[in-house]
Amino acid sequence: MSSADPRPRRRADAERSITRIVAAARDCLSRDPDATVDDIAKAAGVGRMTVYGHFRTRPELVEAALVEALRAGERMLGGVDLTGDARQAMSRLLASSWALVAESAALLTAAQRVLPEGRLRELHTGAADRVEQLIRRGQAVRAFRSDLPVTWLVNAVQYILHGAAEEIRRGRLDPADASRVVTATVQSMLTSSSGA
Amino acid sequence: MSSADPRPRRRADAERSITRIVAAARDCLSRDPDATVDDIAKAAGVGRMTVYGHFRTRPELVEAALVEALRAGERMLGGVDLTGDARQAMSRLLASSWALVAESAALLTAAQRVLPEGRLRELHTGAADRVEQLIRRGQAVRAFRSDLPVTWLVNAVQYILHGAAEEIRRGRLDPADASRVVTATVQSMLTSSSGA
DNA sequence: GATAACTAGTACGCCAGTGTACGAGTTAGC
DNA sequence: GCTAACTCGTACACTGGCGTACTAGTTATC
Repeated sequence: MSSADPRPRRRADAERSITRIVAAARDCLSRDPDATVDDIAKAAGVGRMTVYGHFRTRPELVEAALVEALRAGERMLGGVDLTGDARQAMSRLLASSWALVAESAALLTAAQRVLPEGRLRELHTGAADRVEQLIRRGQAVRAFRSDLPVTWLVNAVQYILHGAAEEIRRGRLDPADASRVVTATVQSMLTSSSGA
Repeated sequence: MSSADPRPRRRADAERSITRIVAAARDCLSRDPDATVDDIAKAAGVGRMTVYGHFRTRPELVEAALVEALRAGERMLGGVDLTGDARQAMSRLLASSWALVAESAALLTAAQRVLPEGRLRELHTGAADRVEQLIRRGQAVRAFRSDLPVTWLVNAVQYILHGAAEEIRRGRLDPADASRVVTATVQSMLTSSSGA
């Protein structure tokens, strides 16, 4: 279920245009979650029919774009050092995650709309697991609170990240300040305000 | 711009069906943000045409539903005591707000999709202002952090509330626990985790 | 009880976006 | 350089929801 393509043999040019289409999809959907298949085709410099030649339906294309974005994210997040002080590790993780989320917030929205319930989460487990593990580790050392469900904390972090992206989009948050704001918010969220 | 109806004279039965339609709209949209005009009409026990007799377009109907929901919210929130200890006041405010948000989360989403950018915010200022004022007061007394923009804090609270509603909808958060979780999360968010 | 307001059904035009069909041109790969 | 794969345009069917038109029946309200 990794990179085993359903169609074993494909011509090089096909491969190339698929790449371009997926890239375009990522790009368009990251700006407008309702981007049309036609929009994406145009952005890829390709006919709409070509798109349908490789992706049966729009949802399928959205999923491909998402998977690609997640893969890129994994690559980036994989390099983050999660050892050592839990809070500092969280800061590092957030610093890296933030850019990714900010960039792909709309894409996430798109996926949420067309993918079957739960599918997104399924694809997204990698990132979520990373956060969850770190939180658990932090809890064990009393660096993070334990009075709230871990699931909630993990998702709350997501909501904050997503929210910050939204705020920027609406011009209510200074992009230059965002990373700091997000980190500060999350850190305190993970700390009980009235004792551990 | 308050309750000055554009049409001065209306028959009693018309008034009644408008009420029923708006109520139905609130109800339907609170469950499915994509609810159709027809769905709403059916739920109101009324023909689709009757709906169009009172609301020119779907967005107009959505707005009416939203306004009604907000009015109900105002009524409830107006009774909350915001004096005294800022943190306790915030807890009280959250306890009341929570139920409202949980109930109308989907309606908010619907509004966000069809209303022109910013319109929602415009209608929603009442609630936002209340939170903002309270936060400012809390900051003045060093009860709340001052290292982050107030605007952000206010909106972050919204995102958390909205997120919690989503989590419940997906069965990932126990509704009975939600109020406590939300309150705890927000309270710590409003407190700097490394000194005021 | 006359009148205007309201309800409501059916039928329609419209629109945008999806996905299909066909067919002609182009290009990679052996 | 032959063949199969690929590209891509035009055209079209389909869908679902919106909003309009017309018409007939009902019901407040004076």
